Amino acid sequence: MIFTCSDDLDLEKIAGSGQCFRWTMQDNGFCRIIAGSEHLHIRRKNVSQLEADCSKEKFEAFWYRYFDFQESYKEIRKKIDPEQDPFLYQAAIYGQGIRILRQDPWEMLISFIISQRKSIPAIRTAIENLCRMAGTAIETESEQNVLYAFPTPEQLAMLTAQQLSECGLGYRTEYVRRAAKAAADGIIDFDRMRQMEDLTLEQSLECIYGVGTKVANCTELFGFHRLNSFPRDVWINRVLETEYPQGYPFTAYEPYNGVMQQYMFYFYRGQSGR
DNA sequence: AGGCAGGTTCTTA
DNA sequence: TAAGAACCTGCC
Repeated sequence: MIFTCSDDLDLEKIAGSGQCFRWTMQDNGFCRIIAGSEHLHIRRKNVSQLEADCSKEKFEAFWYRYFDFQESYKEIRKKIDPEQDPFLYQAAIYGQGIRILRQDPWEMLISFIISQRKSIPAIRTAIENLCRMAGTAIETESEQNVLYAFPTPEQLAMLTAQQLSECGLGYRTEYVRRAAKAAADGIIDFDRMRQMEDLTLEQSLECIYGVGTKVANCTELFGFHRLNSFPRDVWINRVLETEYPQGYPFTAYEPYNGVMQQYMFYFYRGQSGR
């Protein structure tokens, strides 16, 4: 199907924004997205239109929400005053087209547990290994290329520590193993967590072994769509130190601090050559 | 070849 | 409560 997109959407920028690890820019110009047990090939056709290999019904039922099209990122960016905050203004221009996807909380929790002290390519590899090891095959693109869904808590909980370790998880093996078991047992209850206030949600996430402030914040922002959550990684800390020595104006950007974080992250990494 | 990587936990004072 | 060490291993 072909559809019109009037708000910001830049597939390449989102693919490189560090919020998703199963987006692949293909040689044919399409971006392949695997989300949970869904997948999509999508590309920009022209300035106002996108092309995707799914039905209108499927797009409306799943992908419209996934891309967060009900939110206007143009409007959010209007909160930035170029006089007051020239750095963020510049970062937002550079990052125009980034959106905060509505991804699955479970997938985000595990992905960001894995992310600690790993480079982005290494994170992607580890996640693909996990999906191949435990996930359900969802489609065969070619004889060699089978796509796998992200494993369910039950599927992950069934793996042995040995199998998890073979996915390249290193010392995160035990974190993933325990999170999978807790989720499979219902001790981690994502439906209940959806109902929680931001602060309560954060506290619940940080109770999980292997989950500290950073991983909790990423899970909140990318998995629970808490747009005010502001993950602080090494890059963002550098930004705050160099660009905002007198303090960053969090209150000015509520409740969208997480969106601004994405602009700054993407801009700063782009500037410093990866 | 060898250091470093989107953090968290554990230990020690 | 705060600072420092230890942790696995794939990547560049």
